[in-house]
Amino acid sequence: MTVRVRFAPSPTGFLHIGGVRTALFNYLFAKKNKGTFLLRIEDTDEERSTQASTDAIFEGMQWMNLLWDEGPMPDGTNKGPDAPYYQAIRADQGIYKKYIDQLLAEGKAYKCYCTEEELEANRQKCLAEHRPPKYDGKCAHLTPEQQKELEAQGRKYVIRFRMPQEGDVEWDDLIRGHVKFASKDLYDLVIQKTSGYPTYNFAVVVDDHLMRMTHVIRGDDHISNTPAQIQLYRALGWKEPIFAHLSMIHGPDGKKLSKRHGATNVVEFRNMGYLPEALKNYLALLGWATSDSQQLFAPGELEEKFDIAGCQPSPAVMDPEKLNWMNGEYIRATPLPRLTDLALPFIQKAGINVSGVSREKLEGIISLEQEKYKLLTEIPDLIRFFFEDPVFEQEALDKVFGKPEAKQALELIIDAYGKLTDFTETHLETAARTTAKENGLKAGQIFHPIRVAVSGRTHGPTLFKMLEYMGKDTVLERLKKAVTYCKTPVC
RNA sequence: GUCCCGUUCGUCUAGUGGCCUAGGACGCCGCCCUCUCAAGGCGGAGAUCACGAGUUCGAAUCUCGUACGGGACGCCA
Repeated sequence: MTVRVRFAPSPTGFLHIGGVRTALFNYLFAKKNKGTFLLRIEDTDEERSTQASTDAIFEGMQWMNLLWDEGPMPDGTNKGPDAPYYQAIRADQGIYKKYIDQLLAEGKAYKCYCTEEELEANRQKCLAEHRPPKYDGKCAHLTPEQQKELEAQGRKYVIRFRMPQEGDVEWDDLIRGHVKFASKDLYDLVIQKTSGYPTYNFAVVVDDHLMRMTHVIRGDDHISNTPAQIQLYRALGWKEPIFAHLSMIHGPDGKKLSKRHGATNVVEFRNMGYLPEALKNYLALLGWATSDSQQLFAPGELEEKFDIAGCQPSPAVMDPEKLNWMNGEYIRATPLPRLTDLALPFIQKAGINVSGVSREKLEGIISLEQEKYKLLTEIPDLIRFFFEDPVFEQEALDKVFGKPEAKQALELIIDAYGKLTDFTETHLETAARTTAKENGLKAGQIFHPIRVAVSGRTHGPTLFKMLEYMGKDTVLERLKKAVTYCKTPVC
């Protein structure tokens, strides 16, 4: 049996990082088992579903490189034999209606004419009696005459599923193990709204069956929906898929990850300078681990090693520190041409004009601190002084230019570098060391002032390579200017 | 309130009855390397395995209870 799994988001907002993780686990499970990964848009909420949200889902999935084998495509076409993949369209085609009618005909479902007020009154009554809110079955046994009368009054109706009340509903969850619910705690859920649209619980069941899903991997906030869905499968005469309920991602306070914990929208992670591969690697490790706790995975390795049995049932707290470390690891492993491509939008956004520099030189400049970047957003400020006059840090001014020998050191190196014809790394270093030695200065006493003079900072890339990239004119100009910033030694 | 689920270093986790005086990773601290900052190397601190009973020669691992935390109880998905 070929594995078939799906990611089925509802387009009612941006693509949440928790949703991305669910999608990722489905994707990895499909790849690992040489199965099919499908995308389906659950837009049966007519009020909240938007095209913009659907677009955001496509955008996020594509950025994360979680490409689906079957499903709707951004250009409006469909890929796969079970199109359409939008539930709203499927509803319009009468796909769900067919099964609603079947249940109605078999007496497994019924029309319910209760008003919102009646429902609310019942809910309050249940709560007051310390019982779980559960539909009271007021419309469960109406005669055709009563129904006709209510309809004559202009009453709208929903369709409710007649939930079996005997015994237990149980299943073997791939992550939780054996899970059991008492049927009596289940209620007659609405499967079709007054609008004629199916509800979530009904539409998923129908589509997961029609699309031949073998496994349903989703967040554990769906655990309590599962028994009702299993009853629906049975009522329709279908075999239910294998379920796997993933733990949720929590914020540092132990609560479900939400806006107040910081970024939750995948697009924000892109804007913050994360690499999709890094985020993917990090997310995979949130709730899953190999038996040797491997941290970093080469391309394709996750797809190969992922095992749903290694998933943790307990919730995982998202740790930005670790994500940042991992992103740094990925940045270090990124070939320079690609890193430069990735950095370019951030450099432009920061307002740095690099149009006058060759691609080769730009790559060189970026490479100087490649091992330091944790986020792509850090790149602009770390390379800015190559393209603009340095902004002097107060600390640099005090600590380095405050030294009595700083001014002399700069004057000496201006002289030495002025005479240098080959303005390259090794010559620059030799000249600096020689100058220091000849004048009784320690190497550091001359290196540090140079660094501050050209960059405005006490730390940065390896000094002489940096000078080489800046070029003789710029370096001398900056050194001369810096002399005026130095304190004249007072005797 | 009812039901369901969860609980190993601060965080992500390894662990499926003896290899555990509990391993790895992030973060933290120290040392080395070094023109600075990083990166890298080496080392360190950090978990009475939520608690309490029980089963067993032996329990982080099995059973039961307690506590705490989370989730679900919609014509939302």
